[in-house]
Amino acid sequence: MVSDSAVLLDRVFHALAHPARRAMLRRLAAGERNIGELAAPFRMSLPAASKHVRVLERARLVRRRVVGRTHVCWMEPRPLAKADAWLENCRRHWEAAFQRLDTVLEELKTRQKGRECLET
Amino acid sequence: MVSDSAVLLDRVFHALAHPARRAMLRRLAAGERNIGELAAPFRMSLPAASKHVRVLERARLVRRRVVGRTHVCWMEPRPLAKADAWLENCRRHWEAAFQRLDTVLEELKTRQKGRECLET
DNA sequence: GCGATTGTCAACCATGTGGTTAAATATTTT
DNA sequence: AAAATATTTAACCACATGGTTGACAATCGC
Repeated sequence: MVSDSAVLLDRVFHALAHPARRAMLRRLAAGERNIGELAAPFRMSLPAASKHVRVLERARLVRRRVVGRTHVCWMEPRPLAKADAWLENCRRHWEAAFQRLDTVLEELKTRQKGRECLET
Repeated sequence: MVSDSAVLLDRVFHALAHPARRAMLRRLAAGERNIGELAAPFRMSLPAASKHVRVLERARLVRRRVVGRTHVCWMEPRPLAKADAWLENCRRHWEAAFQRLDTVLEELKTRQKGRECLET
């Protein structure tokens, strides 16, 4: 399926579209944390934090292993690379279009110059 | 306000979290389009497309000018760079943590080697 | 001026999101 | 065995999203 990768991108961008989840991910980038530790910096109940972690898991940005009664989470960077690739691709296309536009404008200017020469 | 930039990031990532909006943005990366042209590739009413464009505008990814009865849209790349920067930063932190972990593992291995030497 | 074209606005609907509290589950500590 | 800890589940709430249709407004071509 082509759209399979698109669904993952949907989930990755959606996961990143909330400040709490971005903060969680940044902390996980530094090392493993359990749910309670991830929840601590926010004025937010444990169930709320748990939901955010599940959103990150659906985007495959985070995984967990259960160690006794604690759930230890860690970051998985590969989906970030996919998002990154999409952004970069979009920007590259824009820059190419901009370059083409610039060329056209430059050409118009030189044509204008030629006409001025004829007029003088 | 610190959170001002965070709100923009929220909006940018949210704008990118829908396949129709990503497709619209990619088309706009190639050049200007009006609302009807943006809606055309999808089985989607004009009002629906209009809403998507507004989401892109709130994220400052797209702007428009009204030319007669058509609304001409173009892409504004700067917020993409902000999203890009966030991703890159997150990945860099992860790589640094990974590097540290790798160093620790390497050190453990050499210590193990030393102990083996003592044992023989 | 009239009809066709381009787009918005308003109202509505189903579903999703982000949060809460209260109860249940599993594990560790005492 | 009982109490404390870490987390999930369930039920609920307010509000946002993504879509529709129908009516309205502006502009272009004849």
